[in-house]
Formats: sequence, C-alpha cells, structure tokens
Amino acid sequence: MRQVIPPYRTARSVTQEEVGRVAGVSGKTVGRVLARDPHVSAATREKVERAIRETGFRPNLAARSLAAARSYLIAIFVPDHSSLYHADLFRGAAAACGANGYHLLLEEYDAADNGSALARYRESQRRVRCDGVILSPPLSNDRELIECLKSDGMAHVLIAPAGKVENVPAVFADERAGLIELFDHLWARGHRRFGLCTAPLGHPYLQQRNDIFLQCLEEKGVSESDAMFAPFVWHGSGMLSGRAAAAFLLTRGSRPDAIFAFNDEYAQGVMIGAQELGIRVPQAVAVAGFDDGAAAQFAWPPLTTIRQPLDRMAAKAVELAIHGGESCTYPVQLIVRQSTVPEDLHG
Amino acid sequence: MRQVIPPYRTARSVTQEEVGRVAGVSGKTVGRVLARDPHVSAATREKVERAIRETGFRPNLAARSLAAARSYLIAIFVPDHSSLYHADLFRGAAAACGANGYHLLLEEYDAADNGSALARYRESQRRVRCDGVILSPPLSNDRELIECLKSDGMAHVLIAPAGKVENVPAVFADERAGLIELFDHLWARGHRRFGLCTAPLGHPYLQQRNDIFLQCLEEKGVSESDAMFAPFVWHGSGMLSGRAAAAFLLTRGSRPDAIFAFNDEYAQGVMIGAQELGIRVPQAVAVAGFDDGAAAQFAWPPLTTIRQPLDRMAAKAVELAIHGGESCTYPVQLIVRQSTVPEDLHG
DNA sequence: CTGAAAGCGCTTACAG
DNA sequence: CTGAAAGCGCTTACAG
Repeated sequence: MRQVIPPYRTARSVTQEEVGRVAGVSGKTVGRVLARDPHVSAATREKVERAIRETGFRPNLAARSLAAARSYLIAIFVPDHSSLYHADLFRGAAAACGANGYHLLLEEYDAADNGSALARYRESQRRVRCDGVILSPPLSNDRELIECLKSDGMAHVLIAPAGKVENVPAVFADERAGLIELFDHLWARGHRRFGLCTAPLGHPYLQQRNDIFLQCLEEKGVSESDAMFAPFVWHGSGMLSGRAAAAFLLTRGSRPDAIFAFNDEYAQGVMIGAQELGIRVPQAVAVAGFDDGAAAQFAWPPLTTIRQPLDRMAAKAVELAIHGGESCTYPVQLIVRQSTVPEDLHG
Repeated sequence: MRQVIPPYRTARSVTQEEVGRVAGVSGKTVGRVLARDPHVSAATREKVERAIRETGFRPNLAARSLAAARSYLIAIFVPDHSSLYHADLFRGAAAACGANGYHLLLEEYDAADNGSALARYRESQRRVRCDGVILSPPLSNDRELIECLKSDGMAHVLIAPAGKVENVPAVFADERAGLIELFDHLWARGHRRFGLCTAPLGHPYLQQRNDIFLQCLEEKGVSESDAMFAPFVWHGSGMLSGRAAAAFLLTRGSRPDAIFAFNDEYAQGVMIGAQELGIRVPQAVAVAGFDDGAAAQFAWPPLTTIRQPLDRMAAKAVELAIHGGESCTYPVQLIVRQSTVPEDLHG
C-alpha cells in the first residue's frame, strides 16, 4: 500500500529507520541525534551524522508535527494593499523563523473590511493550527481578533499596539523617546508653528504619534506655539493624502514652518505638496516623518524621520511566539536629513 | 500517554472520530464529507456538517499531510531588502493559496549572495517538503536553483524569467507589447532622443526591457534617432541610482528628451534628478517607468508606466504549482500619466 | 546511553 | 453508500 505513489505525491523520503539501518543503530537514536539530545555518545552521533549525509535524509515535518503536536509554523497577516511597513516586517519575521527552525506563513486579509482578518484566521485555522500568530498594526489593536486567539489558546504576539494590552506579549518601539528627540530638534532649529496630519480612524498607533507630539508642544507651554491639523481625507495612497494635507496646511493665513507627518509615506506627500506650491523644503517649511522605511528611500529631499528597527522587532515577535517571554521595547533613532536641515548645513 | 500535554503543546483538538460519534457515523465518513466525496448521501452529509459545527472540529493539517504525502504548502522566496515588486507578488500568492486551501510559506534569502537562495532552499527543505516552490525575479533565472528543484522532483513555477526556460512552467507578462506601446506613445509625442538606464548585472529581466526598447528604436530606422545609456552605478537604492542616471544623461552636450527607466523606482529617481537640475518633467524631458507598482505611487509628477498584473501573475503561479498546467502570458497596460504628458493636456 | 511500543489524526485502498 | 484495517514518519514516555 505504501508503495502506491500517485504522480502528484511527493517522492517517498528516506526515514529515520533507514538512516538508522545505514548507521547501524535504531531509528530512535537517529531521532535523538536530530533533537540534539545530549544522551548520545560522540561515536554514535558521528556515525548517525554520516549516515544522514549519505542518505540525504530529511525529517518529515508533517510526521514531526503530528507526533509532537506542534506545527513549527508561525502565521502573520498581510493586508491586501501594498504596505512598505509590512513588507519590512515580513522579511524580519521570515528570517527569524528560519533561524529557529520554524516557517513563516503568510495570511492575506482585506484591510478595508474590519472583520476580515478574524474571518481569515478562523477559516485558515480550520486547516492548519499554527504554533503562534503575530499581529502587526492595525491588527495589533483588534480586540475581537485578540480575544479569539486567547480563547483558542493560540500563542500570539503584538507588534506596536497602541497602549499596553493586558496579558499579551508585545514588541514596542520607544516612539515617545523618538518623538521627543524629533520635537527638540525642530524646536532647537527655531520652529514654533507646527502642522500635523490627522491620522485615519482605526489606526490608533498613528494617532498616538500625533498625541505624543502634541504633549511635547504643551510641555513647552510657550504661548506662540500652536498646532494646526490637516483633516484626514483619503486620496488613494498615503502619499497623495499627505500631499492634500500639505495643500491644506500651507494655504491658510498663518502657515506652519514645520510639519510632522505620522509616517514616511505621508511625509513624502507633504513634501511634494509643498514643492508644488513653490514652498521650499526645508527652507520655508521643515518636514519630518516616522519609520525610516522603504518610503523614506523615495523621498526628496531626503527625509528626516524616526527609524524603528522593524526587522528586529519582527524577529523578536517570532521568538516570543515560539519561546514565550516578556514584552519589550526597542530604541528608535532620529535620522536627521535634508527635509529639516538644508544641505549646506550638513557639511 | 496521549493525555500528557506539556504546556507548550497545542490543545488536543477534536478528531474526525469524535465528530463521527456525535453524528452517529464513523470517522471515515466524516473524512469523506470533508474531502467532498460525492458518494455520501445528502442526509449523512447534513448530519456530519452539523456535528462539525457543534464540535468546532478542525482537520489536523499535520495528520493530513502525513497520510496524503502532501504538505498543502507553497514556498516563495523573499530577498533580504525591501522590494515593492516582491511585496505585491506575495499578496497575490498568499490570496491564491488561501483560495485553494493551501498556505504560503515565506523563505528569506540574501540578495547580495548568489548562492544564498539555493542554500536557503536546501536547508529549509530539510525540515518541510513543500508541494511547490515559486521563483520570482531574479531567482527565476537562477539555473542552479532550478536544476536543484528539478532533481528533487519539486514542483516549481517561474515568474517572469528572461526568456523561456525549457520544460518549466512560467508566468509571463507581455512586456514586449507594453514596451512597443510605450515607445509608440513617446514617438508620437515627438520624442527622438532617448535616454536609457543600464540594468544591473544578474537581472536579465530588466536588461530585456532595455533590449526591446532598443529594438523599437531600430525598427524606426530614423537616422537622428539615438539612444544614450547611463552607466549602472549603484547608489544604495533604485531611486538614488536613477537620480544619478539622470544626472549623467542630462548634463551631456545633446541630452535626451525622453528617458525610459526599466522600472518605477529608477524612473522616480530619474525625475528627481531632472528636477534638481531645473529640468522640468515632462516639458523638457519625458520619463517613463515599468511595473506600476507601489513605487509609482510615490512618484511626482505621476508616472507614465507599464502596469503588469503582478497579483494575478502570482496567483496563477500558485495554481500552476498546485494543479500543473501550461505557461501563460498576461497582458500589460500602458498607463499614461503626467510624466510624459503635461497636466493641461490631460483635460 | 539505547531500544521497543504506542500513539499523533488523518488518507488510502479494499471489503462489503 | 459506509466501515475496518493499515499505514504515513515521527515523538513521547517507559524500560533496560
């Protein structure tokens, strides 16, 4: 029966038993070597390793999963639109999975539909049970999905949720420290009139960046300080929406001399919008973003922004999902470029 | 023994047997319902489906894989740097996997190291045997990796390889048709002096785009027609390299009046480079790209480019990997925007 | 330090 | 149309 292999089946692979036969030990001992069990003599280990090489043995993940009741799979969700932010996360997560003998499974969801990720999770988990799920913004604030994960007993880790979530391990970037540093940089350069972009609903982690920026302003308590908000209007992409925000902010009576956009895509749009109006960046208006992700690479002039280590954060999330552990916060870094400081001052 | 569940194990799940008990049939019949076997009476099917709902039964992928000798997993490789192109592919592939009851597995590799993807494949496949592997550029022209896949008997599908690869199913975009359309567009607008960007080594699919563009020029056989190539110099990102290419092309004696960049990231850099030199796009120089991917979203002015349906191509690749089938070619679409036609002409 | 047994939860033929 | 048996290739206790 076992020899009947229809064409679509993968070739029957070498088993531990067969490796054991070649090495002159039992298959179980081969399993021990593979599991790095210390209770194996060096000589046996040596023999087994040679036999593994000779036979081209590859452990069968399905069998292993079934016996061990773990899948060696970690799932992460990808929104159905291009997101540079998420692309960076995936790379970091995939690398970390590989390093831990795990594999990263990508699940797609519809970002425009609030319940979609939950539905996708339910449907998908009918087929595979991953060992853990990693939730990135905006899903890291999806209470319903998190509740479902909890009640399923599914390990889960949040990346950069807005605020702490009780009893759920999370990986944060120290956004507050970065924003304070950015604010101080702008303040020190003499900026007093600030423009901000209203964050879209359902993205509390973006809103939070604005909130912290406003707190910085408040702490200065200087009366002439003022913040002006561009309303949120979606124009089909972060860039175009940022461009519209710039048009709003820069065509009023008293326009801001510095604009903080809650992420790089918006910031680039703000710069384009300003330049279209003939307003020079940074001479007439300084612009800063957040993330230092791929979008910052496309910005001109080069964008002053706050770099968060997304790849390391994703890697940490994978490790927390696999091994458990405490929430942690990664430092961020203010990257000063020519969108806030003219080139000639850069030396 | 089976009741000893260490904390790290996933909870024991409901089995087909148990569902069968609830439904008053054997577990095998439950399996038939799940497999959509037509030889099940409607009444039985109904009973079983109710029992599945009541018990919250979820089939165990590991057990299924082990018994059926297929993993229900498709692997795709992601380079270790941000790539908008690849991010678009992944989304399409993930969606198609979901629709087919499969899952997409992300494998990371080092784009700077030629043998890295092969090494990564070998190492990873020691642990999981996927049912298929999808190779996207530049891996879709990696002979060594493809040979290895073949000798492993691993199903594989190529996305947009440069040239046909013998006996390997591939998904193409009709780049030639798109490039001819783009060339005709530029020609019709009176452009005669063309600038091109030399493609990086190891990316024959980009080189191919230049080659086709040059063929179009040749076919015109017009003596004053000329093409000028910017040398390839990597400046850390496609955008910055394109910017340098523009600086090269636009500071010679007889500068081009239209520049074709082999992809959108380069094209955006070319536009930035031109604008820095005070050369207006499109009035003084028209610029066009290729892909209409996420990079085109960041471009200003909006970029004329050739849209290829990356998500559908990736979805098709997944289907070929799962079900087999013939190579196929997707139509592309010239998207004319303001980088080649001034806004006032757009109506 | 190593082996034999039992079991993970499915699918695949084969009977009936 | 439905059931009982065998098997997929591992891991987990338990013996020795």
